Amino acid sequence: MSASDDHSSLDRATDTLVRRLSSIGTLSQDDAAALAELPVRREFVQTNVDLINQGAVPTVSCLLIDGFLCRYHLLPEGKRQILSIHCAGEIPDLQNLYLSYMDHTLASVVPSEVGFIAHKDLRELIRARPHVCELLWRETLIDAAIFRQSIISLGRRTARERVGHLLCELFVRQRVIDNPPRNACRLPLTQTQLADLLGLSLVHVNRTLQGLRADGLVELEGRLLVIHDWEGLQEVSAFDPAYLQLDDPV
Amino acid sequence: MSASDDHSSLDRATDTLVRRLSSIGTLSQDDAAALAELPVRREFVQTNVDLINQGAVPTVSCLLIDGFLCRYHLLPEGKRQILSIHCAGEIPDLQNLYLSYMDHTLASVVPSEVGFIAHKDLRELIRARPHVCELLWRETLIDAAIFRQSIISLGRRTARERVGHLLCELFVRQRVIDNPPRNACRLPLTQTQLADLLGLSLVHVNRTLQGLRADGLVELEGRLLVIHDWEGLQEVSAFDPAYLQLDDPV
DNA sequence: CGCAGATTTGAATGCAATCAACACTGGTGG
DNA sequence: CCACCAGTGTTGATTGCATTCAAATCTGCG
Repeated sequence: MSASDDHSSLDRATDTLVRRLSSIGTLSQDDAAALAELPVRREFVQTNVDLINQGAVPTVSCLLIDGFLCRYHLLPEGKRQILSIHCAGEIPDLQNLYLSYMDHTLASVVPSEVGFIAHKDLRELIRARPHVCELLWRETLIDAAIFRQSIISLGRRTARERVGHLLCELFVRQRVIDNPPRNACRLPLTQTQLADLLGLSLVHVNRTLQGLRADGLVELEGRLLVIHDWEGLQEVSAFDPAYLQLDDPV
Repeated sequence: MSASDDHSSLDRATDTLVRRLSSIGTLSQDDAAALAELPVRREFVQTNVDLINQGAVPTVSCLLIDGFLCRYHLLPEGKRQILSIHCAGEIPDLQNLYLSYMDHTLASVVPSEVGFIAHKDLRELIRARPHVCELLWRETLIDAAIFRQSIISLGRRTARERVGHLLCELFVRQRVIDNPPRNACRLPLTQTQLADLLGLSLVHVNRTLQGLRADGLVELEGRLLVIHDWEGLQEVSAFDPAYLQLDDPV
């Protein structure tokens, strides 16, 4: 199932790719080697840097080596909706591989290391390697499953449930990649960003978080989320990690 | 851009596939012929029939030949969220091709004709035909783009904007497939279903629709949506069809 | 120290949900 | 043929969750 023996020969960018794809399926030595051949342009970015802009015609996909990214859409009146956030090791930007118009912006939320891969190269590899194709496709479908959970949250969950669900999801998603402490994970979003992600107001996010803390479910120290009552937190939003399609959910 | 010359030799199921894929890209004679070889199990279903259930392990994908389908998720407390609706000619159910767990239910919303294709057959075809692979993948990515618009609606648009946006989208999406009258399209959803789709209450959907009618933007006769002021309706929600990726097939 | 961004708190407002009837439709069976 | 019923659409009144407005800390940082 998940990671990873000796990718020591690989650089960090393709190592990220290989590990991620290994976590959602089986990757052969050959395929891994082919992935390592991909030309990747690596780049470090600061906080809140737009990487690919809404309205653009994308020619590259972005893979996240370290840090956190988000996708967001700006509405004419200036309001914004964050569509998803992505943690280190994920490949957030396959969504545009076969689309010719960016309906959203891809941006960093903390200082991050990213890798850009030309669509041309990616498509070539996909044509040549059916199994890599399947894994990458699967990655985009899992992405879509996460979108669906957002729809459910925004449509039919209360503020408390939304926040609880998000915290659960972030915790589980980060455990796949890193190997963090059993009861904590990073939460790099400001309350303003949480508000834009959860379709709530800043003030209400603040009060909802206070509620969860008051009930002894979680603690927030700086950018760290400490979970005191995992069972309880799951119950808040009836969180079920099955939609993440992990072989070994926490 | 779209369809289609003589698919007279094809049956309705594969004809649907060919037309849809032709509308989002270029399909060679060879590829079309290969699609026609796919074993499809056709079926007629009544209203509100669940085709593939939440929690199941999917082994087939469902293609919609005629009618309307929706995907929905049931929450523990009995609330439900409709994730998307699909009109005739679309292939709603590629989302599960490389997933092993259904996080939602696929169901009919009106009497419909559907076709089931085994994942096994589909995957085989995809391996053999890179261009078919690309077009089908693109289809799932467009699906995801529609999900993103739902997130934006539910998160940051008012009830009036949500309803307006949905009406615009349905109108445009139906024009791709059918060739309906310039100013009307089908709207087969009850107000209860609209509520579950838009994350609103039944009562509020009713009043919002009345508002749009009172402003002379639309008219609703039975299951038919007549648009009196297309420009105005677009303005209501700042609708921009670019995310549907229609003008510029790969 | 000063300043910008982030978090917190209080008070007022409002959009949409909820509760409760009533009217209209089509289908079914006595 | 009509009574009945379930599903749909409509309307009014009330409630409440979340927003908005406003301002006060707190924090990191140049």
